[in-house]
Amino acid sequence: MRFRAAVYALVRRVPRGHVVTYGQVAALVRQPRSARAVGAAMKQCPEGVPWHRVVNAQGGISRRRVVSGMLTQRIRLEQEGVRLRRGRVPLTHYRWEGTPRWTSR
DNA sequence: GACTTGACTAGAC
DNA sequence: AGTCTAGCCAAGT
Repeated sequence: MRFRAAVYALVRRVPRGHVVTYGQVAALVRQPRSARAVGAAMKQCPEGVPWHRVVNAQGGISRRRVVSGMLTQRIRLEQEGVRLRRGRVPLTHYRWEGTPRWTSR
């Protein structure tokens, strides 16, 4: 499961108060076509992984089985100082560019 | 190992 | 700007 490990390692680097999109995470781990897989990996994210800093390409919080999860994500982001505009994160302000992963794979 | 599932996306209306 | 559609692909069955 090298993929998931790379995803978690990457997400752990996202600074407080910043966010990244699923597609971005996929690209950063050198697998630009695996955005959906990133979402799947997030379902199981281990402790210590700031999963709430991962949002969809529109800066919104993606739907999931447990709706409460969406709320907690929004709350966590706000607690870090990320302000939502019209229900979404202004990616132009909070997006973390990140750095390509040299890692493992 | 074949088949189904989406915390996804870009593109077309 | 909101909806649909078609590719995608790691994970889970």
